[in-house]
Amino acid sequence: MAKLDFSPIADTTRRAEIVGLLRRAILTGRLEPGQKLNELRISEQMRVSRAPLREAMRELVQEGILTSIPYAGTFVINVTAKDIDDAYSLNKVLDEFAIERTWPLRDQRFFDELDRRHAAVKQATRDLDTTRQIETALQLHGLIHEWADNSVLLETWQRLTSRLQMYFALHQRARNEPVPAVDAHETYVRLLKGSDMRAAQRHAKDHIDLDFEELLAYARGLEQRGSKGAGADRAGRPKGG
Amino acid sequence: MAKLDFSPIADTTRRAEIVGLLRRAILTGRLEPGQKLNELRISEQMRVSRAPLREAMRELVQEGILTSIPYAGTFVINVTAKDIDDAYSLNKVLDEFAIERTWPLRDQRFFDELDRRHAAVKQATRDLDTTRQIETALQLHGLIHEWADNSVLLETWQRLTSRLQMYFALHQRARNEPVPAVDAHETYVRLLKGSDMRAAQRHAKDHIDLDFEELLAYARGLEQRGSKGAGADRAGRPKGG
DNA sequence: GACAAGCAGATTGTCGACAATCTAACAAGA
DNA sequence: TCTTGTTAGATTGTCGACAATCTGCTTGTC
Repeated sequence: MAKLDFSPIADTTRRAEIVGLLRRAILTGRLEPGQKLNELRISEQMRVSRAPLREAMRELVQEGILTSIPYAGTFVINVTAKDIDDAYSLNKVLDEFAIERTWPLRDQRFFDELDRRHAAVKQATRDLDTTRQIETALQLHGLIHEWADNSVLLETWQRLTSRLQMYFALHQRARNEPVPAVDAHETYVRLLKGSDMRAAQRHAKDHIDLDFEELLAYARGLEQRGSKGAGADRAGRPKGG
Repeated sequence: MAKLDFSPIADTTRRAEIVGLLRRAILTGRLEPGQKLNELRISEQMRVSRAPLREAMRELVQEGILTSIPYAGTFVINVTAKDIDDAYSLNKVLDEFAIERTWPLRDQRFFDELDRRHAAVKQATRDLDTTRQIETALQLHGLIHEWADNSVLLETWQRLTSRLQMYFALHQRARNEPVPAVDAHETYVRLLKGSDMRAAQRHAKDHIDLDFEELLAYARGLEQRGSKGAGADRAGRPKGG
């Protein structure tokens, strides 16, 4: 008998579908921070009833990219510079841990997957597709968390990633210019293939710091603009993360 | 005018109420791992409709203590020894980070709160209230995460805590004997008040290891029993975390 | 003009009923 | 006996309607 590995079939509930649509809209910046999600309007647009939509929104609230106030509404979380700082400082700790755990588990499949994801980033960069570039870069960095064989770590990192992706998307959207084509991940990949674990850990920290400072400056700019006039609160009442 | 600090009024939605009830039932072990949650039965018992119940369950799924399979049901997560190991190893990393961040922020209010929570643990120990003992001990250890001034860290730790509390409750429930009255947290508190940060970090690791080994052994026992006969899968199909 | 009371309008929270799907038992055929 | 098709019951997923709550405006009063 031929060996066949079937992957699980897709979740075919409307709820799961809605979660995907909403998450994508938020993470790509199509839904802006602070924006209110009108249940009736969205449910009509998606041609579903409010029940599965509300359940989907509840999931995203727990996922940390929406926030809900009873009888007032559900909003996309607001991004403060402190949030970004918090997320990044924790991310460093997680990266260090992930590298340590992944290190002894590296094998040929790991290296192949590393190359595959690295190639995806380079492709997106060539295509000048900034959204995809963010996605693929995060997937590249996510490999160590997937490989570390620690489900809680992976879950934690994925939650963090959601926000980071949102922040980056906003940043890119604001600058609205093609990112430099120079490959910033080259060293990262090389070190992960090498034999000096400490060096890899150090680089993960330093490299991420680079993008981080830019992002932080952008967020601070947003807050200043927001505080001296009508800010990003598009409708209803806003709320911090 | 007298200074009055009002705390936010309670969430008065049925959904929030249900979340609390279910979470408590799971974390205290009244709902066992693998057990299926029948929506109709629970909604009738709580005298609510299925809509808010389902939304509440969706939240707990994202919180990580329930797991859902479309058209099959929602189940309390199963506890494997690996899950516990994963959670604990990550917890150590987070503790280390939390202590580092909390250290320069310690003040009189911190020390007071530390003493208050420590007293609560000792009270629960005297009362032989094991459930409360677990709760208060986790709250004591949670202080450094609350004080670290990092919202993402706090949120992550709270998610971890949910599971740890569940594991501990199961453990205690299984042993069903009063825990030793000796105060294991004395040193921890003392070190957090001292001036040697590294020592505090080291102790947090070592101390937790103690309880951990016991818990791990218990979980391994559960798995062995489970694999050679009818395990904890009470109804429907079980599923790993 | 300032301020409280009251009244729409809109939006969220909840309900009861129906549709889609799964599970298990049973019958039919090789 | 094993496999396959069918059916009934139970459970989950979804829908449309109603109740509760909030927001902003209007009205009336001082």
